[in-house]
Amino acid sequence: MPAVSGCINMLDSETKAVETPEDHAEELRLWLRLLTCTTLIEGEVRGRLRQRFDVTLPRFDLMAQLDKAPDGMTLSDVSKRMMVSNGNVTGLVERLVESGHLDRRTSETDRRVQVIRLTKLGRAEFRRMAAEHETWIADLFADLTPKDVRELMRLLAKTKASAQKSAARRRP
Amino acid sequence: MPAVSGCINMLDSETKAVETPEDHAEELRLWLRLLTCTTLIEGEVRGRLRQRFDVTLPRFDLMAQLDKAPDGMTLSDVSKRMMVSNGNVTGLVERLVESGHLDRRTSETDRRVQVIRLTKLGRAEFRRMAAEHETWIADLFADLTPKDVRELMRLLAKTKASAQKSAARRRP
DNA sequence: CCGAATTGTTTTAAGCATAAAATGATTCCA
DNA sequence: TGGAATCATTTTATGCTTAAAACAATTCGG
Repeated sequence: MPAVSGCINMLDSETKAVETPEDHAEELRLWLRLLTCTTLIEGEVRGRLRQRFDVTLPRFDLMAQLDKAPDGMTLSDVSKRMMVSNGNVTGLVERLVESGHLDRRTSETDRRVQVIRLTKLGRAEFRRMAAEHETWIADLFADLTPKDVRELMRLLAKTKASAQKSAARRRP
Repeated sequence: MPAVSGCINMLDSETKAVETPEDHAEELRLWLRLLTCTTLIEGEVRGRLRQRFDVTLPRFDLMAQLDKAPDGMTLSDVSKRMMVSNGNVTGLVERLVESGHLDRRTSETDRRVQVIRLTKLGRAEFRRMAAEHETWIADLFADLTPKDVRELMRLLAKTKASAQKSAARRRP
């Protein structure tokens, strides 16, 4: 590297930050680490759900959404909440209705809309799974102090906001 | 709630922390937030890869692993690194060999082993994609200060270690 | 040596996931 | 009022993903 450009960079770095054309290696590493953590935990939860309850993670997630909505949700709501495609929800719901965990009916007021709810069976099974699930999560995060947890919550909130802003820039 | 048990809990909370039989709501919220962040960013990256380069995220991830290993990797290595199942890699590799991005050969010394490498085409295309990919990530994390990034890195490292420990407890 | 584990990969069956196009219902507004 | 736009969902085509079983090659221990 020519000495001159090195100097320019050094001067820049005093005023603002390192400003080499592209120095985003740190963010990239952060993203990979975030992804690793999530994949690790998700895999662990998936395996335990399968072993203990013979249920898949997507099914569990869907039931978790419905457990929070006693009056039911539309498929679109579910799709937005779970951040998955519409078509995905259609199939997932189909299987859970089939197995008796979900009740599905067409809205009275808008015949485009399908409203789904947990059945009695579905709610009972979900509650049973959720109780144990919570202990798994607690165990997976066991080495974090309460302060760590608070700090992570704060930083991830900031991360989420940043990512949403960036996404919105591309699709306004 | 009876007043007595309320008092007991309050006393406990002074010495150590709230110790109701199960109070893991914070960890649960943290997990959901972590998952949300990852899903959000992953979806954004997936969409941009598809739009700009007509490539899927798993293909990109596999090529990223191989770019770091000029001498190639075995399928098992790839599978461990990517934290996906063996069978998954088999199919992924098949399609990338088919499209001319990967070269695959049986190891000279162990005929069970398949060694895969990026082809010239594969490497060139990956480099092109990776450069742009890095700017997307930088943009997605743009609102985090360098200090935020460092702090997140540290806390996620701790999280990863905690989760690995917990996973190891179940499968020693 | 040789059979029993182990290791690396593939196959199988089922389910999950996406994007894009299609379908059907509602709303908007000229 | 009637057509266009929008909205909710489903369908289609393709690809990803997993767990478990099957297969094949190697290593290990007696």
